[in-house]
Amino acid sequence: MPRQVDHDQRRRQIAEAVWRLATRGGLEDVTLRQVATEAEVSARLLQYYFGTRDQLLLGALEILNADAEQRARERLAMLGEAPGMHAIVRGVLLELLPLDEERRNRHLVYAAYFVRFLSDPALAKVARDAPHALENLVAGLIAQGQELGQVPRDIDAAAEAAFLVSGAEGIQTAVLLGQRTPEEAVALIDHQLARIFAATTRG
Amino acid sequence: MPRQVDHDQRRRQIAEAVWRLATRGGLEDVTLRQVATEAEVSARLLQYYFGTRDQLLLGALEILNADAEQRARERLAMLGEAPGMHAIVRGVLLELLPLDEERRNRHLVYAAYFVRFLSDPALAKVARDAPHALENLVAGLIAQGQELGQVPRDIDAAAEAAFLVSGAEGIQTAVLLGQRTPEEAVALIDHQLARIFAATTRG
DNA sequence: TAGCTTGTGGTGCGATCGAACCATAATACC
DNA sequence: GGTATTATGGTTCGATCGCACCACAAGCTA
Repeated sequence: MPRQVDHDQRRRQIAEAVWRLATRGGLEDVTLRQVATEAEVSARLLQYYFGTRDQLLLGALEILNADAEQRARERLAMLGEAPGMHAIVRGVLLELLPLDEERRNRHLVYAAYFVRFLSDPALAKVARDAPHALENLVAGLIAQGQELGQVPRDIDAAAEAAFLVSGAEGIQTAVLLGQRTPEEAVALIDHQLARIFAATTRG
Repeated sequence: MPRQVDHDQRRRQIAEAVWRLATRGGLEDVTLRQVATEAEVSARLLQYYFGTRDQLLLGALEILNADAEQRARERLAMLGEAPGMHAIVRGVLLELLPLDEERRNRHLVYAAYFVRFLSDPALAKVARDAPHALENLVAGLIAQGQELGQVPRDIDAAAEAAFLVSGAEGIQTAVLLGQRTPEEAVALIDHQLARIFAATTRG
């Protein structure tokens, strides 16, 4: 038989169909038949590559997460070598915003899964780790900024990092709902960063 | 026939069943049969009181919103007469946090509806107004605080209000996912408020 | 008392759901 | 060149879906 096919690519093709459907109508629109049609494969193939529906939802989420991580890494790498703390933190936070179609859709998929994260342990595990890691990363960068004199000493790095990450996530929601433009979102982030990365140390 | 029944109460009884199911398993678990069972009424009654499934989802959301608004008003009134700007802003922001079972469930219901807000105009209309009103309220309170000398003049009231509200919403998500305790959430809010409502004006 | 209106239960229909089953073409391995 | 394995399509089954329809009891109106 055709061993020619790339298993991962097939799974990705199907996962993307899941994302599109979830983005449009929530998980209740992610039926095996609809996914098969959207992915332009037979319903049988879904079972072959993913098994049951729950496994399909889980698998599609895992692929989404892997994508997000890699893209974030790429974007950070694009900042060039030896970027300032300010620029790195900014890059991390902007990554959370739905600034392009790709990130927008990604966050919509997360939104569609959200309630499941609370009841399905398998899904929860996949989605639980990222935010804390981000927060610690930002906190560490701010602390480094303090040692470099780019950030006032009286700033609470951990508390500010937590609020920055949470703020970015909240803004993300507002942008998705059309309550705020992407430009406004970036401006809000920059306003807070300007406060924290005050060039003139005063503390 | 039995006019004795209170229409609104019946609708509420059914709406609460919708909330519980949506909270547990998302909108895909909100089927007419399941809602009927959960509300302990016949499936036929759902149709009588709400009509189609879409109308049921819309109606249940409207009731939830009305509840949220009233409870928020009550809680703000409990602050006593002539509370300080700081206390009012704090009350508004804390209202966004899932600090008790009621608010937690409410936000979970919103989460379950989220993706629908983007595609269903009727739902979107119901959920679109609140955040902006909140933001303007907070911005106004901060501006008042500036005139009273409770807030430094160099604070950008609008930008800070927007970030506070978004931050509270983001923190809410983290609390729901168990990534942060309610106590930590309140502490984060208070940390930002302490910065903005700095007793000693320095700007 | 007759009849209309409102609230309630039950039931049925066509569509669709997730999942299993059966068939088979293509190829790698020996 | 056989043969086991991998990839794919098609089909079917029992359950459940949303929703419409029918029946009827309980009150109000006349």
